[in-house]
Amino acid sequence: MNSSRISRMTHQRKVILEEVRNTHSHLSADEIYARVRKRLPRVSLGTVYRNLDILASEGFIRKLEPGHPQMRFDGNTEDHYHIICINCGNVEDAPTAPLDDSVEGLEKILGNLTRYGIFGHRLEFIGLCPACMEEKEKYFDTET
Amino acid sequence: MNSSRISRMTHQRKVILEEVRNTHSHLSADEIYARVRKRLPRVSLGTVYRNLDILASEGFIRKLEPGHPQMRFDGNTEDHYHIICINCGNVEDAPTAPLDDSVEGLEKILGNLTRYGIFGHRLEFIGLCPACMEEKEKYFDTET
DNA sequence: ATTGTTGCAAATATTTTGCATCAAT
DNA sequence: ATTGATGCAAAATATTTGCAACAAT
Repeated sequence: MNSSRISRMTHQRKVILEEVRNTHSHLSADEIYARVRKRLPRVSLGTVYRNLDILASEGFIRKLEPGHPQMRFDGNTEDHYHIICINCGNVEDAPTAPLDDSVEGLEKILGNLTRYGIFGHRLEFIGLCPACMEEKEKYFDTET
Repeated sequence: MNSSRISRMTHQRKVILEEVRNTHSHLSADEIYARVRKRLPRVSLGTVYRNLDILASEGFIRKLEPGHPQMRFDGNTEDHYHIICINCGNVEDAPTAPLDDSVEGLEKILGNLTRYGIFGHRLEFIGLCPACMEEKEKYFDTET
């Protein structure tokens, strides 16, 4: 593991981190901004976005819908899964059959545990596409 | 099933549908727009967005990253899954342990089948949150 | 001094919407 | 005639970035 923790834990960054951690409701950037501004009225939106990025890249928090904030469309309406490149946002079909057995059981259980009406699931494999793999190897080469 | 197919399969809509179907690469809206414009130079971006919505809501295509085009952040960096409300975009943790056994096997298989470097997966259960369930029941009530 | 960070504002990027016109019943 | 769809442009949303000032080595 490489410990490139170059960033400073500034007051702003700490408050942003606390606000993300102090709720289970998966806030959006503007919601975080609103909460942080209650404590630091002069904080800027740019600072919030920048710090969310930094915190995520250093593993303090996680970005949902990572990568590119852009919708994509799929002509194939059959149930199937995707592999997503975390670097370039590329999406491919995963050459795998749906896990209906194991996961549909989970859907029913969750329908009871939560008060959600659940009617499907989405499974995405996260990785680097062949092109981005090559790209990375230029930098992280030679360590068997 | 309710057959509220009120939309007309206009020429534009058909071309848009064909372009989404004629590729496996999960195009974004602007990519679809570019391709459609080669065949219908006077088509507008608005028409493309409107038709993608309609086609998705009628089941001809699928929207990936459905719902709200907004990133969300999670203070919990442990592996866990989410339930997402398709109506309001709400995200909650799924009260389920990660499926490491079954799915991590898949990750390895996919790493061989494709040339991706795979290092994780994301499983999301799709449904309606309690609030949106109630909302819907107002309309689709009384059919046991 | 150097380097990372901030606030602010401007710029991008993405998606949605109002509206007059057009097309198909 | 009525209703849904279109093109165009403007608006709304969401995110990123340039830059001068600031803070911490």
